[in-house]
Parts: sequence; C-alpha cells; structure tokens
Amino acid sequence: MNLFSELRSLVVAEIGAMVAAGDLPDGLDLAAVTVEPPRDVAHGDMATNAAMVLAKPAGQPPRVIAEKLAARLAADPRVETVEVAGPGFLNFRLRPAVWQRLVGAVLTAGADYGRGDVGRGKKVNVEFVSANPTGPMHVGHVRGAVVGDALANLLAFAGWDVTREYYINDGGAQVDVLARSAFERYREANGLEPEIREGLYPGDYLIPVGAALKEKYGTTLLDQPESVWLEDVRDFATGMMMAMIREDLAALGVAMDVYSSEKALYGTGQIEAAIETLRGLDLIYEGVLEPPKGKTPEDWEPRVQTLFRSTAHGDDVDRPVQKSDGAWTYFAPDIAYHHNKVKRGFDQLIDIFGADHGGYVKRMKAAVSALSQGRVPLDIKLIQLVKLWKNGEPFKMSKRAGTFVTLRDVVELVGADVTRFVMLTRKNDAALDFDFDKVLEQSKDNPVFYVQYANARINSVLRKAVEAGLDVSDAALAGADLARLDHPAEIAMARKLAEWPRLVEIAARANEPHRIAFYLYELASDLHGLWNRGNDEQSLRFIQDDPATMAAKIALARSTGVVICAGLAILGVTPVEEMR
RNA sequence: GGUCCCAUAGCUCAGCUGGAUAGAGCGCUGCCCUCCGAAGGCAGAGGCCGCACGUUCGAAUCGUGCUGGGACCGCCA
Repeated sequence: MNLFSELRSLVVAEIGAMVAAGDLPDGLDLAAVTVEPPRDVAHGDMATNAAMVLAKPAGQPPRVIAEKLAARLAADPRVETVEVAGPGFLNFRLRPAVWQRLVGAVLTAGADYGRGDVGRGKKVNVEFVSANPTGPMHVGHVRGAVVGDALANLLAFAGWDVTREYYINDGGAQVDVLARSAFERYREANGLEPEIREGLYPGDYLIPVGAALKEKYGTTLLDQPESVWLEDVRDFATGMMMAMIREDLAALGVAMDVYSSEKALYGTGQIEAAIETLRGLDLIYEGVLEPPKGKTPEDWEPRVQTLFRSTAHGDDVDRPVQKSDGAWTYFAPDIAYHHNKVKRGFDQLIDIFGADHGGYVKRMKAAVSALSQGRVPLDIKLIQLVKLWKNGEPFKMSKRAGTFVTLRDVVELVGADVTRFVMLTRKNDAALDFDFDKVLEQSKDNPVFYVQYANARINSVLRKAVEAGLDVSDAALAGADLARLDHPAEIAMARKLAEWPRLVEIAARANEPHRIAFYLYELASDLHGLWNRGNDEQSLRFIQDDPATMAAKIALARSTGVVICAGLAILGVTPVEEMR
C-alpha cells in the first residue's frame, strides 16, 4: 500500500493512453517520471513532473502535455482536482475518502504497513562492528553497531534478504599482543608478579582470562617459552574476548548472523586463491611503489612488493598485498574475505567502517569490483566520531585516568533504547554529539523522548477509549466510519502516514537508516500538533461522546501509533507506552 | 603533495538521490491548560545553502576549479 506508487502507476497508464491516442509519440522513457509530495502543502497532496520530463523527447511544450494529461487524470475516482502549475507541474488533490481508507489500511496491515519489496529478495551482506577481539567494545564502536543493525533491519523491512556479519580480526599481530597480555594475567593468577610491559594491554578485563587459563592449564605453562604457549593462549583469549563482545552486542540489542574469522583464511589456501584469481585477471604484479608525495617517511627506501593493480578498478595507486619479506599485508586477508563473501552469492555488499578507515574505501571497492567482475556493488558507510558530553563540557576519555567509556557503561547509564535512537539522529558521515545529560532529558529537544511521548499519548487516549467502552482492537477500528475524519488537520495526519512506505524505500535504497529517525520525529510533531488543536476545537479531540465518531478518531490515533512502532522497530528501539 | 568526508538561520542539524516561495530543534519575542498527558502547542523575527563557473526547462542537490575544517596516506592492524 504505497499511495505514491499507486498514483504513479495511474500517471504512467494515462501517458500510455495518450500515446495510443496519438497525443504523444511512442517509445518514451518514463523512468524519470515521479510522483511525490510537494514541498508546499498548498500545492496539493501529490505532484508529478511528467509533463516537464516528457516535453523534450516528445517535442511538445510541457504545458500542452500537462493540460491533456490533467484532463485524463481528473477522471480517476481517487482524484478530486488536478491543476497545472509553475513550469508544468501537475498538482493533484485526492478525495478525502482516499486518505480515510488509508487509515483503515494501516490498521489492517499493522506492523507490516510499509513493508516493501524494493529489495526484490536480493541477498545483501552487512558487515559491521568487526572490532578487534582484544578487549571490550568501547563507545567508539557503538555508533557503527547501531547504524549497521538498524540498516540491516531497514533492508529486511524493504524486502532484502539480509545477513549481519562480524569479521573477527584474529589473524594479526594484535592478537599475539593479547596472548602475551593474557599470559601475564595467568602468571598473576598463579601468584606471580605480572609484567605488563609497554605495548601490552593493561586492562583489568584480562584478569578473568588469566584465572581461566590457570583453571585450564594449572601451572604447566609457567616456565614454558612463548613458542610453546602462544597459539593456545591466543586462541583461548580471543575466544573469551569474543564471548564478551557478543554479550556487549546483546546488551545493545544486536545479534549477528555470521561471525567470520580472519585466522581461518590463513593456511586454508583462501588468501592464495583470492590472489590467484586476481593474478588470472592480470591484476597482480611485482613492483616498487612511489613514495607518498609531500610526506615521505624518514626511513623510506624502495622495496619490491607484490602489488594489486587496484588502479584498474578506480583506485589512485596500486596496493601491496605482500610485504618485501613475502608475508601477506593486512590487505590480503581482507581481499580473501570479500572474495569469500562474493563467492557466497551475495548480490550486494555493505561495509560499515570507522571514518579513520576512509583511506581503504577505494581499494576495497576495487578488490570487490575485480573479484566479482563488476557484478557485486560494495557500499562502504563511514561512521564519524561521537563526541561525548557530560555536565555541559566535553568528556575526555583516557585509559590511564580510568575515564575510558565502554559500550556497557553507556548502555547501563542511559539504556539501549536511548543509545540506539540518539546514534541515529545524524547521518553516518556527520559527527555526532552524545550528551549524557541531554539524552535522558524529558523535553522536546530530546528526540527520543519526543517520539516516545507521542506514542505514550496515543496509548493514553486508547486507554481512555477502552474506559468509555470502545473496542480498540485494530480490526474493530479499521471497520469504523472513517469518513468522519474530514477535518483538514486529520487528513494531514493521514497524509503523513501515507509517506511511510515511500520513506522506507528511499531510506533503504540510500542505505540511510537515520532517515527513519527523522521521519518519526516529524510524525510525532504532527501528532503533538493535532493533539493540541484539540484544546481549542472539541471536534478534534480523540475522545468523543459519540461512539462512532470516537471510533474514527481513535483509529487515526492508533494508526499513527502503528507507524511509530514500525519505525522504532527498525531502529531497534522499544516503544514506551507510559512515560510516568 | 595526494585521496576521501564535511561546509545550509546566532548554535546543533535535516533536506525525500535535480523540482515550485529552502525546513526543524535550541536560543530570542509574544501567546495557549475550568478541557484527551502543557513532559506539549501556536505565532513572530532570523538565509548570498562557503565562493566561482558549468550541465538543463529547473541546482542546496549533479560536474569542474577554488577557499576553509576533519580523516587517512609503503612493510602497523
């Protein structure tokens, strides 16, 4: 039920009829024809650019096309008026019955209202978080986790087949550091003095790992050289870290479908296979890179490395996949991992990276483009910094000062719902302020509260209706005499609800879940506005003496609540029914 | 030096992937509770959409070049 696409179909059909009648030439491309809400409501309910888009290919002035098209559209039972405006816009006004029926349709569809099929069941992989398994998740990871999860929800709602995936960086040097750090905690557990040298991870969170190692190995590893215990301790420690990270994610309401391991790519020939695939495309060669211009490192010397010809797929310079000593660079397993995703049959890949990884976007896109022969698009969303505020001033994090903020800290302080909503109140590539005081404030400058409050008011009025003896089930409300919703303010509310399916489509196509949060804010604003008009005009209140009138009003309130809940579900936020 | 991101009201930010007179919150001014939750609402003031060209019926949106801010830039992950 998307009124905009329904009306677009009507426009397209009437254009077809004009072609058949000889008023327009055959073979016109209608892709650019849109039906959308006009910016100014005074222009009507919907507008189409059809006449302007077709003017040039049809060789006719836009207003001539517009006049003929308008006459045809006006005959449709849904259309009340059509007028030609400005350079050739067609502005429709729809009959109130269209909007009144929409309220019923929302109630009938319930949580599925707005669910779309623009995804056409295509398989999309959303890789996000992918924090190193060397410690608990900190606040910097939270935004990426929320954006990735909400995006996955959004795509699923819009008809994609979504896989949420976490790439565990358990193959590099940093997990060896983790192992050594954990080993010191193991010695500590055995009564020895730990030596947390410079460069090791000092965090307390490794103390339980040390204790668990003692539990498992007793004292048997104490006098062994690193070569004996490194691998076992590393696997053990990363296992415990990942368990902790999963709990962190769960606390935030995030559940991954797949955890992929970098380490599992080594020794299984997958990296070699990926590189060979590229070599087969003549994209691998031995060569020497130019030093970076402007900022040549002190110790720069030319080295022969194995390079990926990423410039053939849009990158600026070719990138090393093998170091001069023959070991893989970090980029090689990343290539293999994305090769793996391509081979698993995804139609579309999305990576959520921190903004500091912006430099890797082009090379990853080049790799995926090469490996999939251009078949699989990779969209990379960069997540900008979150600036923390407390007591009106920037909250500086410092590991040493003990003011290091973990994901758990944030969730325990303000709750997962608030955290998630706030993280989605900016587009991903804009920096975001997270003010610990403000996000808990109950006022209209806190969007979380504002939206929740709207829903609470709706539920309040539903309770009142029940007390008055009304059946407020969605089925009963859908059957109300909705023609009684004839006030312009009520029609405007319904019009806003009609935008929901269209917004879902747009947000999903752009991979931008923050649009949902902004829409919910607008929807809440409309609800609050309508509510307050009830203060002046008795007829606009939801609670009415006449049962049939009240049923219609309550249907409108409830349908708004349905959309708020559907939107919050995509954001992963639990609706609040009472604010007290 | 190069690449990417950002630049919209005094402040914080949206702007529906090219549409009509560019929006919201905060702040400022003035209003609205004997009445569904005033934890809200209404109205007013506030703009060279960083600058300049270009693309076209039409540009905050797309392209190019500047200016200013941020991130990144061979063997580190």
